[in-house]
Amino acid sequence: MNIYDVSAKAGVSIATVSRVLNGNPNVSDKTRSRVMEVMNALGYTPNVFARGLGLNTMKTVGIMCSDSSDPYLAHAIYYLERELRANGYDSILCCTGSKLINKRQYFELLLSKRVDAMILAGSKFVEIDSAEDNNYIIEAAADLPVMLVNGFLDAPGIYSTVCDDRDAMYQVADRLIKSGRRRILYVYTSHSYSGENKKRGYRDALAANGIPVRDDLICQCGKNIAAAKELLISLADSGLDFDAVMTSDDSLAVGAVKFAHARALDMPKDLAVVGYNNSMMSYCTDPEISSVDTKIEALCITTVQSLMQVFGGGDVPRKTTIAADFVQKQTTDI
Amino acid sequence: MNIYDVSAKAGVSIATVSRVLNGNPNVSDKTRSRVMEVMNALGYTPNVFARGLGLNTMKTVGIMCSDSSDPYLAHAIYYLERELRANGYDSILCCTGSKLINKRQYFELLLSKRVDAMILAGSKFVEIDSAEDNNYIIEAAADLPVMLVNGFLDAPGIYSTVCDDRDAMYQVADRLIKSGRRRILYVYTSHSYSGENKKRGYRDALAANGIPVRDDLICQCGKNIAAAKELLISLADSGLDFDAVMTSDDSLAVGAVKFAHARALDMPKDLAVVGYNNSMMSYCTDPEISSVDTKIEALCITTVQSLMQVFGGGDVPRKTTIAADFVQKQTTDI
DNA sequence: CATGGAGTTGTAAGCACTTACAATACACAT
DNA sequence: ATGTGTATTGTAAGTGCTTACAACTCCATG
Repeated sequence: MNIYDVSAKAGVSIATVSRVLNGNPNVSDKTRSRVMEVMNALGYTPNVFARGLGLNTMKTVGIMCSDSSDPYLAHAIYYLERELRANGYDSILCCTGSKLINKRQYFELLLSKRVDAMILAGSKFVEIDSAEDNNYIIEAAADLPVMLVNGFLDAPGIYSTVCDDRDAMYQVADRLIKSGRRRILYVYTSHSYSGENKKRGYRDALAANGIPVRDDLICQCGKNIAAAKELLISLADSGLDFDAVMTSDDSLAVGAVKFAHARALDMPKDLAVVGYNNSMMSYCTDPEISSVDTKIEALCITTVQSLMQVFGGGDVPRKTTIAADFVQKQTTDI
Repeated sequence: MNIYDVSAKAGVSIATVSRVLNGNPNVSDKTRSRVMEVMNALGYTPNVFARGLGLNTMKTVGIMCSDSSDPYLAHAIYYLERELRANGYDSILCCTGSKLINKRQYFELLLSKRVDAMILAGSKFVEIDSAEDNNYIIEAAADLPVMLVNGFLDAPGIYSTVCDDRDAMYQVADRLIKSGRRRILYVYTSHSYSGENKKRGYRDALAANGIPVRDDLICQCGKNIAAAKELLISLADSGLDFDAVMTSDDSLAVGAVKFAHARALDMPKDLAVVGYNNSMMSYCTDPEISSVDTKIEALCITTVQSLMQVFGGGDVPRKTTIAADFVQKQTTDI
């Protein structure tokens, strides 16, 4: 079943069938509808390979992420896939694993599939310490659009959609301070583009309120519940005093709630806890954790819309910023 | 950059280059290594379209799932993708959304991409009430392998890898009963292949222990924390007495824990709670929820291994069952 | 030294589509 | 009727690969 069968049955040439297939306007309405009828009657679907060979496009974009089982990225994949499909594009997925080993090889593997664009989901793909490690991305962007979801790299052909993490954290810290908290602990997991922005928001808010930024109140921690709980216990044991915990990820906030339970601290009275990403986890604890909704759906929709504009030759800003929303639940009163 | 460039540079014909590309043994070692060198030097990667046209295979399998943001399916996607890639296959993903509307259209869309196989992740794709609604899957299986992860459909060309949900639930209920629980509430979300098996495990265990199965202790509930909590509150308010809650999903178990908190019930003394899937959520609560590890990684690895055997013409059983593991945490003492 | 066969390589015909360019049809003005 | 221009359609040459089959090389054997 191919284009010849259709053309024979419809009494036209294969070129005309191809034109109908591609929505070429140079076909009379009469011919078009006749061809379409035949295609339906025969249940014809064009062969993607032959199509790709001719058009040299697969109508497919590559999505790279570190670990699709991370709740945040899982949502991102879901929304990206949905939006791409709505625009007639398939997505081929490639997860590098949370260690991000061989991310460059994976990237090139996906490129070799002749994808029409690349979407890198998550801020971890952009190296903020060794800029030259991003060169392979910058080079690739010369050939095809590269979209970053929650990452930023300033180079032609690379388009970023980011959440305003700095502002979100600034607002959270500012409101905590205005409600009387003075010793706000900041616990974060990763040293990344968004990670640095979050930290900056925290610092800026303290500075703006005339509160000295103390390094001993800024701690790094593995991205898991137990590690966060243990960290807070050992900090408290060592005599550190704090009345609020801000975290860069909900999992850390869950650990903070467990710490509060272990010490019989009342939340939010004795300790305010704020998570990040407003994931399912933040709804599991008792009390539920106030968190920052980073608008992952909006981020993904915007990313795909920008991509479509890039495909259409439109002028797209290299960076689009989307505001986050603080979601007040039970571990704060701000 | 194509096969001609390589053949010219290496001083051989394109047929020879193609043979090297496809690992054909009828190439002398000398020629093979020379061609490989040239390919490396030129940074040549074969064009997938042309390749697909000739071979009529894309080395790609379609993965369908309802909602990749569901933690269980997110993990499934991650493991499936990883294993497929390890075997030289790409995956193209298609999420139907949790409503599963148009699942048939999505299925056929993926088929039209000329994927080499289909993997349906999650038990919801198999209709257990209207068998004829599965016909499109059965028909497709005549043309290409269809793999079901945690679903079962007995037809040629369809291979299922399922978790032994019945046995898992049987063990849980049996142990709860043996430890003295008598009024075990069973709360479930969906009417599906695995859903029915879970329920059967619960019923069988009660029956085997001479405990009458009471319909008022078996309740359906929306798949979210609040719905489960509200359900238990209203059941308790209406005078229903229960000393354990078994659930078909961790989210329901989280709701049960919240119910226990609201009623100041001690877990596990006053109320035992058991979740299902042993997801991150079950680790978020205080106390942490005992749950059933459904071995999603093993399930996915087995699925892909079976698929590779099917590709290789091997004899593969239509159904492979994998045992689940009960993970004792803090909401039970069994 | 011819012969046969195994091992290796090349030729050329697909595969199913796109599209530049040529050809034709048609409408309308002259 | 003739010419002109536009709308529509067809022809044929790619697109980059696979592979059946033919052809060649080389060596051992008779």
